[in-house]
Amino acid sequence: MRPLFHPALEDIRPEAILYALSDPERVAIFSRLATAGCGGTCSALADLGDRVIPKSSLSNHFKVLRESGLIRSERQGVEMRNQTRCPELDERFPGLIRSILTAYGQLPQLETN
Amino acid sequence: MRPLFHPALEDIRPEAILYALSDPERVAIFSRLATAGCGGTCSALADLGDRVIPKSSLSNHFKVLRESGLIRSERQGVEMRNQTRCPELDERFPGLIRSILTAYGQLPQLETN
DNA sequence: TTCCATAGTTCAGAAATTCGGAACTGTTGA
DNA sequence: TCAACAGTTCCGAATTTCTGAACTATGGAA
Repeated sequence: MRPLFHPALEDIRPEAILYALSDPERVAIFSRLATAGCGGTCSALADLGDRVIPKSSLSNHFKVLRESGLIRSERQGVEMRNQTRCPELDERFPGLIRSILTAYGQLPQLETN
Repeated sequence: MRPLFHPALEDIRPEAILYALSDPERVAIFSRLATAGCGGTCSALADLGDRVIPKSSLSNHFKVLRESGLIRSERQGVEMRNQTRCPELDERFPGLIRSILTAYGQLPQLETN
């Protein structure tokens, strides 16, 4: 298993952030991570209600989120703990993450999440 | 030539916006459109300095921007006039476009919206 | 009208990317 | 040592992107 790559704050690219958050499944995962109250493990975030994401796809979603700089992943025992990098990100791109999540929040089908 | 499709304001999806703006070439085009003083035609926006975008690619970029709801395109004689939908967009997704352009470091003098 | 130039779109095939089942790795506990 | 579990990697199929070439649309000139 390769070591997980996390970009340094200054290497985080806006296009990677936007690309990562242009997928509603990744946004759902990320926003659940951002709003706490969730374990942060992959499997805890796999169930979107309407469908269960295959675990290879889920693993890839986390990789995209991680390598874009949106989250940090850290192995803890048998599972992986994920957390957002929101505080850092907001320093580098003020208001960006919030306005994106707000934009998605205005959609009816996401309001129940 | 098919009629150009423009989504109604309420049909604009955040994932389409983020996807469209996850490509630096499209961002460059869009931000130059958002900046006053540019003709707004496709060919006027083709030259990015470091490379000239092939016109079929350019046409596709405009299609992505248009169908995501970021711009309006209107035929005027032999050429196409493009303009951003920033004022509408800011009403639907407050602060989103501005924070994205700021993140890219290309914050233009946005048309006062 | 007919011809030409210009602006942009559409087509089509190659290249690149995404998706997801199956196999694999790493960890814990028995 | 073995089994169970969490997640990753592999790889082939499906989808998407890219761009040169062909095409459409408009306006101007003769």
